Formats: sequence, structure tokens, C-alpha cells
Amino acid sequence: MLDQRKKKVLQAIVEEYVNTAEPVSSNLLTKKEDLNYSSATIRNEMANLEKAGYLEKTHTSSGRVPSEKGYRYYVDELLRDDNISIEEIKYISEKLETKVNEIEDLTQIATTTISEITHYTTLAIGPGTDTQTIEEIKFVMLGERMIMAIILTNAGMVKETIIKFDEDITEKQVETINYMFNKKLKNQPLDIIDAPLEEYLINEMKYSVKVIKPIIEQIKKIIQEERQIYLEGKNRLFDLPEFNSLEVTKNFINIIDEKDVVADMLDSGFAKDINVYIGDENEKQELKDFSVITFKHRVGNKDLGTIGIIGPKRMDYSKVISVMKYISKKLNEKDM
Amino acid sequence: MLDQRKKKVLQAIVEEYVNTAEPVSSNLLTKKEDLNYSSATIRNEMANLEKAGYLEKTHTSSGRVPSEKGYRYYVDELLRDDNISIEEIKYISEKLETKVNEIEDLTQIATTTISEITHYTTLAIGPGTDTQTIEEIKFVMLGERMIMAIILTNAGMVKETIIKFDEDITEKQVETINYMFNKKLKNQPLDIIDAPLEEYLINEMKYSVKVIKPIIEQIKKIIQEERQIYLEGKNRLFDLPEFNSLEVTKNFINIIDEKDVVADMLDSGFAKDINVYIGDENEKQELKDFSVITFKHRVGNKDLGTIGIIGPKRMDYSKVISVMKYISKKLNEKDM
DNA sequence: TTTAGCACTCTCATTGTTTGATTGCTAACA
DNA sequence: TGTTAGCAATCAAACAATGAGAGTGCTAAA
Repeated sequence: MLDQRKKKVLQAIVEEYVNTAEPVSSNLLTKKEDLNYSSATIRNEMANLEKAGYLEKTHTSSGRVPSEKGYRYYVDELLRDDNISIEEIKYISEKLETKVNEIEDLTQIATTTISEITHYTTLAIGPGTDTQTIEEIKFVMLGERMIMAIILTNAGMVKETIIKFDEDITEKQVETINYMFNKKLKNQPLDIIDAPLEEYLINEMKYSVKVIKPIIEQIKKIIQEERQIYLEGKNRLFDLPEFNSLEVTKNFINIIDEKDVVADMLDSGFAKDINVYIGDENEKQELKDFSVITFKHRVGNKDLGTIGIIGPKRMDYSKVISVMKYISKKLNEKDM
Repeated sequence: MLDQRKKKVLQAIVEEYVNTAEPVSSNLLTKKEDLNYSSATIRNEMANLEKAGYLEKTHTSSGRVPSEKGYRYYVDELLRDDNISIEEIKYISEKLETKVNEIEDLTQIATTTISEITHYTTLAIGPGTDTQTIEEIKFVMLGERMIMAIILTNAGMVKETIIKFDEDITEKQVETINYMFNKKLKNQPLDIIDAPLEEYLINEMKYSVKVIKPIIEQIKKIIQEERQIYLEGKNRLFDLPEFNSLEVTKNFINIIDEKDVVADMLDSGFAKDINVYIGDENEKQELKDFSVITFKHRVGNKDLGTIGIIGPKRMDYSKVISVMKYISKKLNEKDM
């Protein structure tokens, strides 16, 4: 357990380092209002904190930098989570009131807003197929050999896809398909669409494989592949001193371009409302130099996926967590 | 006009530099089969070529590097445009034969294939709204206050969007909308959808503004905003020595993330089948350190937009142009 | 017209030097 | 006992000096 003065020193070092990206010296800390001690005293405290693992040095005669343990302690015990201004609250409220036609647009708006306010790269992903059920499925004829399938899910999402056939198809057939698919799929989980279903429908409907197979295949494809990823402020981090290194920059670009990494990053465990992963705490090795903060994106208690930000370990945790808490609450209060 | 030997020297320098990214010395060139002269002779020729503007030096005692004029001469006069192997031809053919449901998928496939073979970043953009006409427009009811509009264009593209209303809407109304919109819009250019049309429809149909306005607005939005951009191999260039510079790397990322820049880049003039823009020849100042090569993406003579690659000025023009010529031809031969 | 030879130029890697920031430690102080 | 002044030690960063190596331009001879 850290005593009061150690907490103050640690907090001051984290906040100073977050601001300046420069190792913090004992001398600098003596200028802080609530640390009225000589630099020698501060130095002793810093040496203690370092011994306990909360601080690090970049070389023997450098100032101190928070370790991951230091950041973790700061996040868990020291930070303010109401670090949000009236103007920011106003701005967020305005943005979230935008009228949208598709519920996904709201995800985009939230993502953009968070990135604008925090100045970090913000990512979002739609809900997994396993959490959604089919509310309705509709087939529309677009030509003799082309139909469109439209799926409405319980989360309020609409997915559509085009299916082409090798042979002509009649209005009557489309009607039957409509009826049969709905009968079989209504209120079923999205990922029910699979081989056994295909077989069943072919037997039941007496339609040729040539009709059913392309439909099932295409729907399967769109459900599996089309998990939308939203990305905003990709280049926001480029001006940070961490990104003066080519390696870090390229590494970062590779990470956020890799859909799998982003999906995994956003799908990680959700013990709390706001989840903070600092450096090595991230499951993915690639993320060891970054911190990630995520929250479940719910609107009126419907699961719409996850929103998260990524930034350097030297991140303004206080600001990010404050903004996320507020936006998360506001989103959930909305009715759609 | 360059004499035979000067051409050989220029060609050798371009090709050597394209391969190695190192300034080319006179000594190195003497090792080329068709340049059986001493280094002193080559040096004289290089001095001449430099005086004429085809070559540059990075410093007084360095080897030579092609200037933009040098690249231009190489592209116009010296390069082979059948630099494509049997394996590559085979690979391309296979890829382009993939069965697709939506014509845009073909653009994606072509883009990916080009990037794979050339190892450069490849971009594509769909056809502009001004070049397409509406073949059919369909409205489907998805709920009491929600419909979907589906537009089929003459290029074979399908665009769809969801529209929500503040008041309930009937099946009957949707039918009327269907009829009226088709009557008015069939075979009209895509960008006809605008304010005067809105007024006309409101008068004609006696429907409240509350019904027509959201429809027009949403359709307008999707037509204007949704010009799809395809991007493949974004990180392909990162390993090139040019990208050892942070500035170049960040600059590049910024360029290809900026939809406007990419659109402008791909929409530039089309004097020839294959268009080559070297460094400063690009309209956009941001592209001055890169070369861009584009071609009109046509399938069965339907305009499907533009495909282009971007890479360093030190680009393998021969390979890229050869591959593009072949793919362009193959695409156009397809019937959709 | 071509080439051998040589002085000249410039980059790049290496090494040494200086400066300044910061620490840890010791001894004195309250 | 906790706090602080003072000081030697450490290290990064900036800068200068040096030398090797690669390449050129020019001249004179073949």
C-alpha cells in the first residue's frame, strides 16, 4: 500500500509524463503545488517507487517514467473519471442526437465523436453473429436471374445481399422461398444458416440445388464476412513523439489494418463497463506498446458491438475514461 | 534525339536503379553485356545525358539516378510492355474467371490481383454518378416506418439504402411511390435526383413532404457519398528503401486515406489506354514523390470506373504497364 | 573515338570531446 | 527521525575531427 505522498508523486509523474512525453525529474516535481519538498526528498520517494516497480528509468541519470504497473495503479486508484467539460458534454449530446436511418450510422457517429474529443484513434465493431437473431428475411426479385435477400435482425440491423442464378426464376418461386425461409429462420440465431439447413430446404421445397444453394451460400458469406469495422482518426497519433520511430508507425498501421487483430482486440473480455488494457496486458503481442480502452456499445440495451480506442501507453486515461463513460451512458439511454 | 548508345545507357541506368535503389556508377554499367566500353566512355555518356536532363546526381561524386524526364523517356520510348510471364497470365485468368454476384466484386478481384503481381499498392474507384443511368428503382417495405430503396444502374451496379419515416406508411403508398419514381427516373442519369424533382413529385403525388423528402434526401446521399474506393496492398511499399523515411511513410498513408485525393488521382485525364503520371506530372502536389499508373476499368464496354497503382517514382514501369494492359484487355472481353 | 590514370569531391562510419541534466549518496540540520 | 543541501558520478546528445571508400571529371595518350 502506498502512503499519501507516494501516491501524489506517482500521480504527478504519470500526469506530467502523459503531457510532455519526457522523463520526469525530481526538480520538476518540486514545482507542483502539493509537493512542497526538496528535490532530494522527492528523489528518495522516486527511488522507493522504482524499487516497488511503479517507475522506471530510461538510463542511469534520467528522470522517471511510469511502468505498466504504475499506469495500472494510476488507472485503478488515482485517476478522475469526470474529466469532461461542459462544452464537450454539449458537443457529444448534439452529435448523438443526429437522426439516423440505419442503426450502424450511430456507431459511426459515436466512433467519430470519441476520436474528435480524445484525439486518439477510435475503432468499433458490430455485434457478433452469435448474439443476434433473425427478425425477418425478405427476398426481392431484381431480374430474371437476380434476387436480393434482406435480413432484419433483432438488434435493428439490416443486412442485404444480391444472389445470381444460372437459370431463370419466377415471381412465384421467390414467394415460396420467402415463405419457407421465414418459417424456418424467424427468431433463430443468425449463424443457424448452414449446411443442414440447406439440405432441409432442398428436400422440403423440392427446388433444385441450383436455386437453394446460391442463396444459402451468399447469405452465409455476408453474415460471416461482413462484420463491419469502423475506424476514425487513424492518423491522429502520428504527431505524437512515440511516432517519431518508423518501427512504431509501421507497426501501428499494420495493426489497425488487420481486421482480425482489431476484432480480437475489441472482443476481449468484458469484466467491467470500461476495460483498460495497458501494454502487455493486451492479449495480442502486437499491441504491447499500446494501450486499448473499450466498452460495450449498447443502445437501449440492444447489443451493437464494441467501441474502443487505441493509443500509446502514455495515454490520457483520465480524459478517455471520462468521455467513454459519458458516451456509453448516453447511448444506452437512447431508444431506437 | 538520343543516339543508340545513349538510349542503352539510359535504359540500363533506369532498370538498374529500379532494381537496387542505389545510384548507378559508370563502373557498374561496364559489366552489362551490351555496354562493352570502358567506364570513362560511359562516364562521358552519362555526363551528356545529365546535361540533357535525363539523369541526376545526388552529390558531386555519386553515381547517377534517372530524372523525371529520364523516366518519361524510358516509359515512352524504351520499355517493353509485354513483360509478363506465362504463370502470371495463368494466375490472372483464373482470378478473373471467379464467379461474382455483384459486379463490384470484380473490381475488387482485379485490384487485388494487380497488387499481388506488381507488389505495389493498388486503388480503384467506381464509375461517377454522371456516367450512369437508372435502369430501375425499387422500393421495398421493411416495416411500418421503414422502406428500402434499391437502384439498378445501366452499368449493372446495385445501390440500396434504408429510409425511415416519422409516420406510418402503407403498402399502397409504397406501390404508388414505386410507380411514380420509375416513371420519372427510368433511363435518367443518376444525378437527376435533386430538389426540382422533389418538388415535382410532391405536387404530382399529393403526398406530404414528410414522405417524399426523406426518400429523395437519402437517395441523393447514397449516390453522392457512396462512391466506393477499393484499396489493396496498402503496406506493400513499406519495405522499399524509400520508406525508410518517416516523412515519406506518413505522407503516403495520408494520401491513400484521403478519399478526395485518391478520387482525383484516379479521375485524371484519360488520353491513352494506360496513363502514367511520374512525380510532378501528377496534378496533386502531394503525389510529387510518387508515380501513378491508371486505366479505365471497362467490362464488356461498360464503364466501371478506374483502377490505378501508386508506387515510388523508381517503379517497375515495364512490369506494371504490361500487367495492366493484359488485365484491361481481359476485363473488357468479359461479358456481364 | 576510346581509354588509362589520377586528382578531387563527397558520404559515411568511427572516434573523441564537451555540455548539461539528473541521479544517488553523504552529512548536516530541524 | 524525517528532511535537505551539496557534490561526485553517470549518461545522452550534440558537435567536431578523421579516414576510408566510392565515384566523378579531366587530361593526355593510344
